[in-house]
Amino acid sequence: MDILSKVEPRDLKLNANEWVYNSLCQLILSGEFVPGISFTFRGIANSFGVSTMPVREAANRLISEGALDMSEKRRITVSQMTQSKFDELKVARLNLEPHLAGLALNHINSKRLNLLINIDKNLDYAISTGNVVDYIKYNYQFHFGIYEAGLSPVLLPLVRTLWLRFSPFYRIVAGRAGTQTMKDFHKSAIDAIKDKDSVALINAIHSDILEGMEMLNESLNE
Amino acid sequence: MDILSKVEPRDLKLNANEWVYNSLCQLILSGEFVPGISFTFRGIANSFGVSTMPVREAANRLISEGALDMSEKRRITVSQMTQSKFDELKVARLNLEPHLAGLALNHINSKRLNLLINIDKNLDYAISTGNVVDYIKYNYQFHFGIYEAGLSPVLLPLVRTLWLRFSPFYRIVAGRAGTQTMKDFHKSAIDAIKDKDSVALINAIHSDILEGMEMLNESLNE
DNA sequence: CTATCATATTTGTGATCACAAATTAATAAT
DNA sequence: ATTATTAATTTGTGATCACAAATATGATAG
Repeated sequence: MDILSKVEPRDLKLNANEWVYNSLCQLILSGEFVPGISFTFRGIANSFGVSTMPVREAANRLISEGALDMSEKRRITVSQMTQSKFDELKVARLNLEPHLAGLALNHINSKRLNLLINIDKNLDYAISTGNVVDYIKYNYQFHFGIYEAGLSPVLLPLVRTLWLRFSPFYRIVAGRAGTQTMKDFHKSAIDAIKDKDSVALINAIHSDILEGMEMLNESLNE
Repeated sequence: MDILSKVEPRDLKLNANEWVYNSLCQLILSGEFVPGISFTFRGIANSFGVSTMPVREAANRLISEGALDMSEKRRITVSQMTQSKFDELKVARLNLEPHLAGLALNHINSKRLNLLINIDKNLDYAISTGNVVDYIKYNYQFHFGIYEAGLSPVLLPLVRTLWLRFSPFYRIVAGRAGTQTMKDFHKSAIDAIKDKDSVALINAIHSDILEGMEMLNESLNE
């Protein structure tokens, strides 16, 4: 698998293991990895042109975060989704992300607001053209564009691990309804940010998660 | 520091890195580690009688979970608590743990119930004798004795990382009010389990977290 | 005794090697 | 052609080594 072409080049200020970790995260969060595909340490190491050491550190971290599995011994796979996992991810998201957005609201300046508006435009375009990978990418960017404003040292990394777990599963949707039926509550979120209306933002994020997870749930049950 | 004496002997069925990881978790969750103390990979490796390899994997995992820090370069420390971290931990706990308890309720059989009653007895004794380390240990055992019944694949590991982050901070309480002022809602939780009353259990856990975190918060502000 | 600088030691990182266990390929037998 | 058995390869794990960067130590000068 050609990985290097889909990954940011290495910033030499970063350690090799951080580069590999960030790259794998990016590949997972942008929907490049589909549940079930498997790797080996040596395989990833060759793809990145590093030794197995930094790969072990990066992959083990992702395994401990639940994004990857070391199942069926001696193989690293992208975790499969189960109904039980999905239900818990949904609960966790609904209980954490709206609150996280509320914490971030006061730290969203006009520059960041414009960024969000721009991301949402790209998102709409991805939906209209049926580009699922772009949809996944921009949806992530929109949510974390809000969340990251708050610099929450605990909740932000926590929520990121939730996204690492369900993002690969998004790809399953591609083979089904496509992007036509996708609705989002990003417009209400943007309005709420403009109004500095915390309650409205929390509601918008809550509804957005509910809608998005419902769509995923339908793909799970078939 | 003499670590091996406070740690379970190695089960040879487990990998070295898992043994080290589990041991470090146990030391953190039982309050043996106090915020700020620092280690090196080689130091831990010598304590455990293994090479640095498994220590790197275990410690890096704990770092990514937020329990340890690799701050002030070249030294591994037990993370310091800040008000901001604390507030987020409190929110996360309140939003996840009561629900987790609710999910577990139906899986608590009479054997586990008796276990919980027994743990709570030990907890009461620890409080009456002012033994903070035992208090921390049994409080953990009580909560996770409930949570683990549900086998929740996402929420359970998530909540465990929250406990890894605030447990060392419990020790600060030792130098302050002691255990005399400690209240807990474990009796109400046990009653709720006996009655199979989900709402009552959720309320009991919620109150217990609120009470416990409030006590910790007082120690933070002085 | 204090401050400054050079030296020695210790640190995390990454590469490499050895090894047993697991997987895959190849061979033999029916 | 299919299955059973054996050989070859590949895998993750853990130990060891090299190295640059950071820390600790000691000598020297004021």
